[in-house]
Formats: sequence, C-alpha cells, structure tokens
Amino acid sequence: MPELPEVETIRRDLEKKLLGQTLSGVDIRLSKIFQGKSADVVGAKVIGIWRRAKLLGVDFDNGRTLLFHLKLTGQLVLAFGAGGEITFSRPIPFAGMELPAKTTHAVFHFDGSRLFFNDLRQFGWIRVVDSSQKEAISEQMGVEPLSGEFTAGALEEIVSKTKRPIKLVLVDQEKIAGIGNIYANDALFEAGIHPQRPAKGLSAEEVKRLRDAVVLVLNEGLKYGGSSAADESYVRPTGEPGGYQKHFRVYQRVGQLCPRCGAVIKRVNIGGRGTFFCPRCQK
DNA sequence: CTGCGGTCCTGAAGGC
DNA sequence: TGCCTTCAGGACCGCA
Repeated sequence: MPELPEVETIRRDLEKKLLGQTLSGVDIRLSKIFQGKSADVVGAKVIGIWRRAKLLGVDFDNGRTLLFHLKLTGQLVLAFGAGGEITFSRPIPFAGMELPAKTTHAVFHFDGSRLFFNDLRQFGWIRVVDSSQKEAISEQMGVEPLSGEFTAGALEEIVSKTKRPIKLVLVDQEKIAGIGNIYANDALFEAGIHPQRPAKGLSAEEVKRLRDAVVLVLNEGLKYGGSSAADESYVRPTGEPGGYQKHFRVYQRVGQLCPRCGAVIKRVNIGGRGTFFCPRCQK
C-alpha cells in the first residue's frame, strides 16, 4: 500500500516528467472520487509536485493544486503518446495490460502524456484546492520522519503523552506523517520493540532505537522504489513494481522464520489491523 | 482521551 | 462447479 516511500517515489518520478507540462484536459470516469471542479486546473501549467505524509500535491501556475490520496490501492501511471489505449509490456496490478482499465477512474491529459488514476478499492480520492490551503492541510499532520525535525527528542515528546500501543502511535498521521502498516511493523522489529507496548513505557534508549529504525526502514523503502507485495497494487508511474517487499523483515511473514533469531513470526490485531512481529526479538 | 465498531470497496480464499 | 461468507485495510465518524 502506498506509504511515505511509495508516495515519495511516485512524486520524484512524476516531477521528472510533468514539471512545466500543461494540463489540457481531464476525464473523470468515476465522479465520486473527484472533489472540486476539474475545469479549475485545465489549461494550467505544473510548477511543483510535493508530498506531505501520504498526500501528493500537484501545484499549477494558476494558484490551484490537485491533491491525490491513494489510500490502499490507488495508482498513478504515466503513459506517453496521444489518444487511444496504451499497452504496457507487463500487466499493471488490478488493471491489466491496457489503460484505461476498469479500475481507471480519472485520466489527466498533458502535452505529450497521460496520467491515469487507477484504484481497485475506490478508497482513494482526488481534490482540487487553492494552493494557499497547503499550509492548513500540513498543520493537521505530524512531523515528517525523514526531516531533520524527527529527532529522538521529538519522538520522546510524542510517545510520552500516550499509553496507546506504540504501533498505533507510529501510524497516527497527526503524530508522525506517512508511516503505514508495512513500515511500522518493520521499524518495530528493527528496534526490537513489541508493537503492543504502551508508548509512554518506552525507555529513552528504546525511543532512540525506534527513531533510528523508522528512518532506516523508510530510507530502505525509498532506495528500492517502494514496496509491491503480493495482492498489493502499488506500482511506479512507469508501471514497474518497487522492490522493498524482498526485504520485509516481519510484514506479511506470519509463520515464517525471524531473520534475526529464527523464531516463528506471529500476527496479532492491533486497532483492527494486522500486526506482525517476532515474539522472541521484540520485547 | 481512548477504544470500539461501522463505513467505503473489490477480489481472494475458504467452507460446504 | 458454484454459491456464500469472511477478510484485508487508511482515514474518518459516531458512540460509549
């Protein structure tokens, strides 16, 4: 699922291709996923692409911004050439070899390319806002974990205020921005901390380890261009999968052996979500 | 403040 | 073979 490393990978890929391009038209194929008026951005030029938490923003030169949230199964795929269907050399997960597909809910036409928004589950959304709203949107979200602000002290401040399970604090977008189930599970493994531990019960040393572990796994996710696990829909705008799934430590590895100690990896539910951990390494 | 359950949605997987 | 139920999950919402 698209978390910080996946959305950031998409952002970087799109930035290379779309900066300076003019949006000539928008086809909305499933109206409920699109909020606002697409006409407000048609004819405008892309001047910047940013990410905050798991939200992607495309700024236009007319003071408007397109916001994308991919939620669980959203995809942004960029194809070159005008008109007609685009055929890919490998199938796009849940979309197939050709776009637009049944899961394609919006198409953005640029000078020499088309951007397809696909979403199997239809949880994702697109919104047109005034670019000035960026600050207000950003204020509702927590610290960016790959920024210099995410220090051990900053994490200490966050965890000291709640006794909720540490796993839920990691995925709380109002506390730390951009972490989802994959990287929360792997970061807790890397830090040797049990996901069920009350946040305020962590020692200063554990908080430091957790901070470093979060940064480590997110950077590793970025290095491999994100995670494209089985049954997951994430692909880069080129249609290529990411590679981090080959390096999962515990995520989706229930019943398999812990890469550190060889114990059998367990799965529990925390906050209604699957949580994977090594019962021996994580205390 | 916190937890809990429901909501959106589709496809995979399991039961019989 | 095929129908039916269950499950997965990011963010949000209402309720206790």
